[in-house]
Amino acid sequence: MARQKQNDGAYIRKGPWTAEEDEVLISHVKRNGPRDWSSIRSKGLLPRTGKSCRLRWVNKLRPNLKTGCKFSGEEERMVIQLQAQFGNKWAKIATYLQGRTDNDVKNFWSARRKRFERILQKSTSSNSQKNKGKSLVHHEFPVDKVSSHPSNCFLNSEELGMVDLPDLVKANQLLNVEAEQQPMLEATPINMIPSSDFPPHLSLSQLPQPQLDLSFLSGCKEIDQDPIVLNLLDVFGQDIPPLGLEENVQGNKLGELKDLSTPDIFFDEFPPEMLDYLETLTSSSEL
DNA sequence: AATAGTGGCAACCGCCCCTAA
DNA sequence: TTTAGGGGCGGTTGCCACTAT
Repeated sequence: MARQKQNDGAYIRKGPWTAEEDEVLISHVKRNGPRDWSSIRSKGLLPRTGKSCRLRWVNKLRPNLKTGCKFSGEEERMVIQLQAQFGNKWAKIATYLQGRTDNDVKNFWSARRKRFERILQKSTSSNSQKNKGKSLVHHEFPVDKVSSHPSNCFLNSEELGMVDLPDLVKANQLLNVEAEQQPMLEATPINMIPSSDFPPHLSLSQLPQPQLDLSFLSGCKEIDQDPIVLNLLDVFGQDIPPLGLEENVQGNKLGELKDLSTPDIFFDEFPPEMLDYLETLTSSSEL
């Protein structure tokens, strides 16, 4: 157990909490409510900082938490859509998910992000091998424009030199979202909920509808008959227009993408199923 | 069986804002 | 008006368990 000596000579305990510490913290909250965190140390109840106590209560000890329970599909979609609306305001997003903390949402999002980064990296490395000695025909983009796109902030310059990749093109085409979002449905703010411990569990239909342009899927034999993609199109209420992929790609060069304010916009419109699907694409392209 | 890769999670860090003195 | 302390929050790190090779 890590300990750190403070200026006042007292030791601050760090690291995992024990059951005994939890009990002390719970009894403090029972007596005083979830406040006066710093008094827990000043009264000598626990050698923990007020911040540490608050965090422990909020993330683990608070009643009605869904501890150890994976995010459901509905919850995933809500996080994705609320993130698109609010940005990385995890605490705010968490208020719309019953029993979830900001830490839960944050961890979920960063795991998803990491996973996507890995998919893109796999795509770049596998295709750079595959395309050795071949001329690049349809999927070549100006690297400077690609690299300047916020969504590619996690690719280094070497990797960006290899952006002539069908898989990455497919992924990047998902970026082709309208920057000018239609007016979002306002989710009910938490402070408008009367006498309720938790905000309402919004249904998907109440949330802003995603502005995902899936038209790039047209003419792409590999995927436009895929059940997952078809399901996606169904979910997002879109038909595949009669355009060839190549034509569509040319007509939507990445460099012409509208400026997107944050790299996370890349994920904003990205349904969980598509991550799964891209992962199968990249792994199959390695065979 | 050993090792590397990955996901999930808990907890800390640092910054910012608010409020009381 | 200034300033210090508390609390809130997003970002990051580190640990552990599980899985694939």
